[in-house]
Amino acid sequence: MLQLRDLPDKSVLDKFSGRYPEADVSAVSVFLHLLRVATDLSAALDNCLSRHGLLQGRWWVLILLMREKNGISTPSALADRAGVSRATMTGLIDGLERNGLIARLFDTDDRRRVSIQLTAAGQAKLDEVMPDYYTRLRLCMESVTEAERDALSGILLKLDAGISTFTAAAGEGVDIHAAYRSDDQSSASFSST
Amino acid sequence: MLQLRDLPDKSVLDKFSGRYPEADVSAVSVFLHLLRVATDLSAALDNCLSRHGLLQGRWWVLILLMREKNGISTPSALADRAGVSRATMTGLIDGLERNGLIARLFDTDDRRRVSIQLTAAGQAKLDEVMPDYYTRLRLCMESVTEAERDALSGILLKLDAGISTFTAAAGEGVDIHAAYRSDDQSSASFSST
DNA sequence: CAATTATAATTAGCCAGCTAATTATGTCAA
DNA sequence: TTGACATAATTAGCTGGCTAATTATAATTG
Repeated sequence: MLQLRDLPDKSVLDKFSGRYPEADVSAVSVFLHLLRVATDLSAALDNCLSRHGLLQGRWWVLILLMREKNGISTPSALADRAGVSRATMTGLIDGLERNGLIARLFDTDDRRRVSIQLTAAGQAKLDEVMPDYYTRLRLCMESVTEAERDALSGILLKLDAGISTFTAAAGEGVDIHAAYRSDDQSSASFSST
Repeated sequence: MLQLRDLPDKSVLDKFSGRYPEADVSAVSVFLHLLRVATDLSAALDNCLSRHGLLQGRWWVLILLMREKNGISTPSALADRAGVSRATMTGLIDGLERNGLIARLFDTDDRRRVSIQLTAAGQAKLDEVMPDYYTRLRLCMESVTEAERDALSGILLKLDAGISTFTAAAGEGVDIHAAYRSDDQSSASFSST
């Protein structure tokens, strides 16, 4: 995700909404702010995990396994739950296996299937990382009251619902004049290199 | 950023907070929800931009240029404002130049410097994309009241402030038992493949 | 004024995602 | 029972970020 340093201030937003009357200034402002804070939080999480030699993807796989009875799942179920492609999950599992944090168990009944099991070392890694993560997160959110957390949850649910309209095809309630074009447009008379 | 399909439900959170008493359940819950909504919004934005042959990085560069007097800036200023490395900005500029949306202007006084200028085609591209983006965003946020937007802004500011404590070194208020290790841990007795 | 240091942009090469293709296996229906 | 299809995992190859190194130029200072 983009870093979005340098969010637009009032004067910039006014300039843009002057040219583009479709703009809802407060919506744009809070939307960009939300994206930026989320990016920063994600970077902070990366920072925390990297202290323990992990990245978000691998960490999340360990957590998903810990949720399971016996710490066992399959690559495809993990891919769906982590929201990554199966190909990516193969790579995550490769890395975790190399570190001994999970093990591949080959199914003898259906030989297409592989089970993934959290190892003792994997559980130990979680027991090292999670208290650090939880502690940092608790401190980070300390000043946000319980009421504010509830309010935030409610707003997030509304946004969740709104996302489908954001993604809707042109015409389905979204007025668009725009045509599609894949690459070369009007290839101006400048060009230097 | 991770997709975080399948957020933990109450029973999972209880299981984890049983093992890890450091966990603040409502903080974890709202934190993960925030990350997921932001990821989904970012994906929705990608979807919108791709209809016009753009990606977030290039789109943001066009916007930053449009903010400037005369639509002119430099690669390093753009990199700082977009929050990407200068190397990445070189690549973004290459792509935009190839499409004729921006032009490189070589400075004759200081020959290390290059200016980047939004072309007429670049401005036209913005005039095509921005109304679509603003319209979609307005619809997406329609159900979020002005009061809720204010509340959200306030909470985001608090989180902003909290992020530094999240990233703080171990010891600076973060109680950590964890040691660092870069790669090979206890390389268990399993391992197949 | 020559050598060092600083600055701007770019290039080279890494990494973690992705999609599409491949390999292996299982299932079902003519 | 075999041909068509379905499913699971992996591999191959692409992309857009990144850092570190390189190239070119300017500024500073002994």
